[in-house]
Amino acid sequence: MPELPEVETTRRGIAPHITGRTVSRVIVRDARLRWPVPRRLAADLAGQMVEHVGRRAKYLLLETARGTAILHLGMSGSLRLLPAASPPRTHDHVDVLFGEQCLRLHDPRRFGAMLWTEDDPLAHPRLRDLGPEPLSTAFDGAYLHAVARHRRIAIKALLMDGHVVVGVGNIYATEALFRAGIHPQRSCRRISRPRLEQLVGEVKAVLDYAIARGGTTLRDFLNESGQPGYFAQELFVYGRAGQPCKRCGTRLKSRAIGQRASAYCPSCQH
DNA sequence: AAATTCTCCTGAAGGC
DNA sequence: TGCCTTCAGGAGAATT
Repeated sequence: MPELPEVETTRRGIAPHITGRTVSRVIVRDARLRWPVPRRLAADLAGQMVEHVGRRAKYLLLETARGTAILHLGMSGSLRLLPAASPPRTHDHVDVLFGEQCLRLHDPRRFGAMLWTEDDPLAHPRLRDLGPEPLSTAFDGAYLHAVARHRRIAIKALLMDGHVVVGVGNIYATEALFRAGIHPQRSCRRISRPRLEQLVGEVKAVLDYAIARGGTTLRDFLNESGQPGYFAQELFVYGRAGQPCKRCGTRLKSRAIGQRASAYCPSCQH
């Protein structure tokens, strides 16, 4: 599923191919995404030049002089660059054509979104209340400590709260907590500041590393075969419940936190 | 206000 | 082989 590193990888992958290019046509085959694709989007985006491809949290921003297309890949979405003549397959919901080139949105579960705004995209209702970017200096130990001390939820739920920090999904929250040796269910207000500072460092490290590894995914992405699992073999705990801890050998456990499976090592994490 | 639960959807996996 | 059930999962909406 697209986590922040994959969205950023996607951004870096498509940006050089569409920045400065003008949209010749937009085809919406199925507008039934998380929210309906606005009817006016196709007409408004057509004829516009993409000035910049931005990202906020897991939202991709195709910025033009007239407005900005806001895309979210949900959990099964992907963007591919293809020849415009490529026949669409099932779940290929939107094409943004640039002459002979096509940027195609594919999303089987339709949890993704494609919106349109003519105003400042950062002021859009979907973006305006989001927390800081995890890789920015605004997300540091002091910040997380200040937030955590006033909340009474599990630390993992706090990390995954987009109002606190964006882009940290189930995989990276799970991995960062393992690396920091913190039990995912520990109350966030009962974690010392030094440990929170370490946790922040681990969040940044795992995201940085995954983005760096995203280069490989990027080529696959551009070539067409959306190859999965580029990071999977390096995961310490995510999806490994029942298997031995790679650090100490203890059988990993899993329990639900906020409706989400959360794997952890009962020996390494406290 | 914050915490919790519900919801969207499809494909994969498991049971029989 | 195949049908039925269960579940995952981002994140906004609804509820407590």
